[in-house]
Formats: sequence, structure tokens, C-alpha cells
Amino acid sequence: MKESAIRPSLAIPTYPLGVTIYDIAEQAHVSIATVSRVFNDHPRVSDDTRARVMDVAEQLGYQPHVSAQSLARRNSHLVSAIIPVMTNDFYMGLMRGMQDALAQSGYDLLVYAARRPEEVSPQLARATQKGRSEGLLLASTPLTKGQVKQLKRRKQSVVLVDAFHPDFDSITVDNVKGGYMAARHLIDQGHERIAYITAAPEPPPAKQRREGYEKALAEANLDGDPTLVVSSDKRALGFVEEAGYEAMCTLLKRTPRPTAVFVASDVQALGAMRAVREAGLAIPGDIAVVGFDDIQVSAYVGLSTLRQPVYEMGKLAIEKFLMRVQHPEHPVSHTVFSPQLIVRVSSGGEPTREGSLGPNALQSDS
Amino acid sequence: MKESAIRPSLAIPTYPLGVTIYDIAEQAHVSIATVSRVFNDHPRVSDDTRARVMDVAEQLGYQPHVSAQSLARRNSHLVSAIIPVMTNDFYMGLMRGMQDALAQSGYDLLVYAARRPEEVSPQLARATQKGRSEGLLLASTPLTKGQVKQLKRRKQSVVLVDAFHPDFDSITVDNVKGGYMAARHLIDQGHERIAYITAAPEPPPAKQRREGYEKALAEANLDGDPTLVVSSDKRALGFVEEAGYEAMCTLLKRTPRPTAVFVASDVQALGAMRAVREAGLAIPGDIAVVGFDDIQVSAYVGLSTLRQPVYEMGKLAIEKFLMRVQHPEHPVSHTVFSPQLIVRVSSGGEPTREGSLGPNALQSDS
DNA sequence: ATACAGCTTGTAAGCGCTTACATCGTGAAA
DNA sequence: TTTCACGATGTAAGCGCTTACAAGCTGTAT
Repeated sequence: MKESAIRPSLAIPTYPLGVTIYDIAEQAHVSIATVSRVFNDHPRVSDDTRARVMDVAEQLGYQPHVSAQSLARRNSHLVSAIIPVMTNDFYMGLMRGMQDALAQSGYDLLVYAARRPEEVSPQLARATQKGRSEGLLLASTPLTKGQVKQLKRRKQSVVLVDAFHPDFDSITVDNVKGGYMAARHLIDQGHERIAYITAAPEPPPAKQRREGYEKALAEANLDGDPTLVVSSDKRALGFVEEAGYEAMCTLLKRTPRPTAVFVASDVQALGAMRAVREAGLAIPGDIAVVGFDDIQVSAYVGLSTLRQPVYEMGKLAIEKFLMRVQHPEHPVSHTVFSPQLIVRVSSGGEPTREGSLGPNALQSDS
Repeated sequence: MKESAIRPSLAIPTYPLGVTIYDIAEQAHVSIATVSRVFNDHPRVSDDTRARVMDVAEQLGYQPHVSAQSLARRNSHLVSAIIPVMTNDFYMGLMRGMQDALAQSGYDLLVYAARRPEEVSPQLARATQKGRSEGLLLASTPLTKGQVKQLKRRKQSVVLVDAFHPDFDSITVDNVKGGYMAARHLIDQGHERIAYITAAPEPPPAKQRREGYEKALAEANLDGDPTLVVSSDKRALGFVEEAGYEAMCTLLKRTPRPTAVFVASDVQALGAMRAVREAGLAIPGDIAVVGFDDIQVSAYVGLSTLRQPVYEMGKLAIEKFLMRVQHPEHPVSHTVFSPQLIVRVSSGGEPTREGSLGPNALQSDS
């Protein structure tokens, strides 16, 4: 019956459309159910039959059709990651962690890299198509109420990375603590006028880092000058080099000039350092700088910064996802990692030992 | 019939298992074939019916089940990318290009990131599972004869990036030319003892870069000293910082000492520069350095290098794939990009204008 | 000999969709 | 009025697999 009956039964038959369980069933003189059972490691199959089926399958070069399996099993064995921008070390580290954790899981990874915030929504729509994947890993993507509702309705297993929502598993870094550590470190170096460079509009992590910064300043009675918190004039510039440059130019005009600056991201910090240099000032002599992220460049330019355990975050994201798939009703969990202060020359402190060569050994295969 | 007959037909029915075309068909008083036609933009549907079906679909929040579509259409609308290591800017750029080109195509991207060469094979197996994806993008992955055969048998649309095989579409950078340009540039600076640092085992790109280097030296009658071509002692270390460091340490013991060195990758070049500095020598005064890749760090440490148009390569890879899917019998095409020499302080030449701030504006969203 | 447990296997009904083919109107042509 | 083309829709057979249920078989307890 079916296709297998139509196909020529030569000594070495050709299967232009691919070998199916029907072909195997025919040649091994069993039913398709038995073939299926063999491939699903069903216990109630005799060793004899199992061996025969395997033999035939091997000979014909059988491969199960994953779409058919997905449909019948109601499980795609795919997970979608929505990762904005994909430009820097943060997401690279995340990806590496995810890939490593995924290796043994039987799941494959669909990557949706949103280049701009407005791309997130259509990509979310694609990723949550029915049958597309079992779950979502959302990196640095704050969710709207509507999106939250939709995700719940579709019963997706979602894990948030670098973002928070009480109803979903999440993995974050303690940004408030990081901001506090940065400012505290600068205070410890004797600075009293410490600025903060943020992004506009201010994403949640930047806001939290600012809160930590403000807390440290308040504790040391150094707060009170709101003009020391700046961002680029150009709106929506985000965490880019140019934004840091512009913000620093603004800061350099303040009187008295700040003697230290904490920047919301390393990328901006690099721009800020350029502005300082171009103004003929010294780092850390005239202005001390601390960034956030510990990108690869930072180790080479001696930028003090806060390192995030990105690899671990990516790995844990997959683990949480797999756990969620197994136990949909398991209580939601939130993991908060502590950032690590890496002191280099830009802040004038005693250099951290392990900060010398960057977070991970640099690699390349091109 | 089928499930729709079983489901409760309340005013606002709930569909715990998801809305199917059967539900829509029932409520819109048409057959499932018509519903399907509406969603596939089949011309032979009256405007009236189309509107009614769309209305009902909207109300019920219908979403097609992609696995079912894949199965029925024999098309997954997925493409797999096998990308080794995923650690550096090369692959980031590739991914960005791919994602941009993919945006409007209706295809989604499965990413298989091989961390080590031995992981390629199992990932290839997964990616080529029947029904999994329509094609493969293979980055920096030389294929074995067996793999080539298998890929052809499975009739996958494959595009090679940074790798070559006559039977598949490919996109590469002219590594020989790049090596030649690097060496030629150093020769032009007056250097006569120019070394080459490669990786062991030597991947095809490194080998090609060496060939270009050797050609330039031969042309200038500067060849003849094979001890100037070195790699790390540790085998299988690849394009990593440490490998460059070790190789440079070896080179510094040669007498007479080379005055310039071309390194197969920027990552290794950074290690090499560290070795030079630790030996108390100056760059480029005592030793000039040229790398390959133009990673982000390079702009900041002033490393002269050869830039590859990674973004364009990624974009073109998708375009070639889409073309191949459309026209399976279209003749195979090979695109070779020219690398661009970026002169910075490490080679002592006249700095290239656009090399000042790195290949792409640095970005971050964390 | 009979009944029944337990293992192995087969039958058939899905999973949700696409699509070739058949059917039914309808208006235009004859 | 009859014929026919053609547009709109329905019917049903897949796509390749999983799995509930039924059935057949063996051996053992009765």
C-alpha cells in the first residue's frame, strides 16, 4: 500500500523521495508501527525484529523526517533565541553558553537576531508560530503587557536573560550592585565628583546601574549634582561608541569638571575615553573611567569595568528552558548573578590579577 | 468530523489544543480546503469567502501549524548555519549579514555552533536530518569527500563561506592576495627579514595567506629562510592569542632577528605583540606587525591588518542560498572578495584613514 | 484440555495541513 | 433552450510519523 507499493522493488531500489518507514516495513516484513517502535526504543519489540529493522534501515540509509515527527509528537525539539543586535561580546558569550548546554539535549537552536528594537516584535511573532519551537530565550528584551499575555496564552516555555518579569524564569546580573561597586570603587580612589554616562532612552540595565551609582554617592554624601548624569543628545543612540563620546564632551564642560566617570557600557566608555584624550586630558590622572561589560577591547585599552558571567548565563538559560519543558508547572525561578569588578589602569586602582587578558581566551577560525 | 466535531461549540469556544483550519472551516461554513486556499493566497477564492474566513481566523486567533505545513509542503522554510567557534568578530559579522538578508525571505535560521572541529560532523548530521532545513551555510568548514557525497545525495542547497569546493556555491576572501598585500606592505616599509606566523595544523586560509606572503617575498628576492615561518609548538592550538605569543617567542630567538612579522590572524597577532613587548622591544621600531581579520580590538591597539567584508559575505551567503533553492540546477558560482589593507601604527606605514575606529561601530545592548 | 497472563505485532486513526480532482453553479455562446 | 467554459468550492488522499487498541501467540497454572 501507499507509496512503497508503487516503487520499483529492484535489488537495490532507489528512493528519490527519501526512504520512509513504509519502505523499511516492507523489506523487513513488519508493520510500520513496529518500525516506529524500533526507532523510539519501545521496550516491547523482540531483539530479533529490532535487529532486522535496524539492518534494513541501515541498508536503505533511512532517516526519520523531523517535520513528520514534530507533527505526530507535537514537539518540534527546537528552541528559539531572540537576541538583539548580536554585535558584541555579551551576546557572543551568551551564544557560546547556550550552544554548549544545548549540545546533549536533543534540541536545536533557532536564532532571531533583532538588529533594532522594532524588529523584536515581528521576530517574536515568527518564533512563536504554532509548532515552530518549544520555547523562547529572550535576551535583553523587555516585554510589553501584550507580549506577556500572548506568551502565556501560547504556553511557551520562556526564559528571560538580562531582563525580568515575575511570571517567567529569568537570569540577570545585579546591575544595581554593579553600579554601586563601580561608584564605590571610584570613591575609594578618592574621587568626589563622579559622573554617570547613560543611554537615552535609558534601558532597564542602565537605569539599575544608575541606581547603584546614586546609592553609593548618597552613602558617601557625594550626591546632589544631577548635572553629572548625562547621555548623548542624540536620542535613541543606545550603547554605542559615539554616544559615549558625545556624553563625555558634555561632561567636560561642567565646572568644576568631574574627576571620574562611570559609564553604563564599555562600548560607550571607549567613546568617552576618546573624548578625554582628544581634550588633552589624562586617564586616570585627570579623569578616571569605569565601564560595564568587560568586552574584549577593554583588557587591551586598560579599561576598568564590571564583568558579567555571560557564558554561564547562556548555559543556565538553556538549562532553565529544558527544566521548564519537563516541568511546566514548576515554580518560576529567578537567578541573579553578581558582576565582578575588574580594575585596570583607567580607574587608577590596584589592577585585578585576572583582568589582564580579557574574559575568555580570544579565538578565531577564519 | 474530526476533532472539530468533538469540541464544544460555545459562543466563545476554547481551543486548548490550538485552533486548526477545521475550527475555522466550521465557523465560516466552508471546507478546510477553502480555508487553506485563503491562507495560501490561492486566486480562486471569492472575495466574500476570503473575507469571512479571515474574519473568523482573526477572531479565533488562528495560527497555522508550521510542522504540519512543512510536512504537507515538503518544505521547512528553515536554513541551517554551521558556524565553528562563534567567538569572534568574523562570525558576528557573518551572522549580522545573514540575519539582515534573511529578514524578508520567509526563512528562519538554525544555528549550529561547533566549538571544536570534531563537533562539526555530528552537527552536520543533525542539520541535514530529513525535513530539518532546506539548506546549509557552512562557514570555515572544509568538507571531507564523504561529507560532500552525503550532501549531494540529500540534495541540500549548500553555500560555503570561507571555504571552497568546486561543486558548491562559495564565498571566500582572496587569502593569497591578502597574504601578498601584507608582505608587500612590509617590504615597502623597507623590511627584508619578514616572518610569518601560522597555525598548526594549518587551516586552508592560513596556508593561502602564507602562499601570498611567499610570493611577495620571492618577487623581492627576500625568500630563502624557511625558519621564518613558524607556528606554536603546541599542536592544534589554532587561531588563539597564546599560539601567537608562543610563535613570536620562537621567532625572537632567530638570528638575525626578523624586523617584521605577518600573522595569520589578528587574535594571534595580539599574542605576538605581547611577546614583543615583554621582550622589551618596540612595535613597529624593532618589529613591525601585520595581522588578518580586523577584529574590533585591532583598531584600539593600532594593529595593521587585512579586513574581510564579513557582513557582505554573510548577506551574500543567504542570497546565494535563496537563489539555489529557487533554481537547484543553476550553475554553481564562486564569489571571491578582496581583503582590504588597513594600515595602523603596528606596521609603521601611513595610517589608513578609515581604519581608525574599527570595521563597524561598536554596539552593545546589555 | 482450558483459561489466562504477558509479550509481540498489526490495524487504523490520528497530527494539521496541501492539493489533485470532482462537483456545482453561473452566465455566455449557440 | 441547450451547451459549455470557467470560477468557486468540496472531497478525499496524501505528507511521514506516533500510538491507542486489538489480536495473535506462547507458555503456564488450573
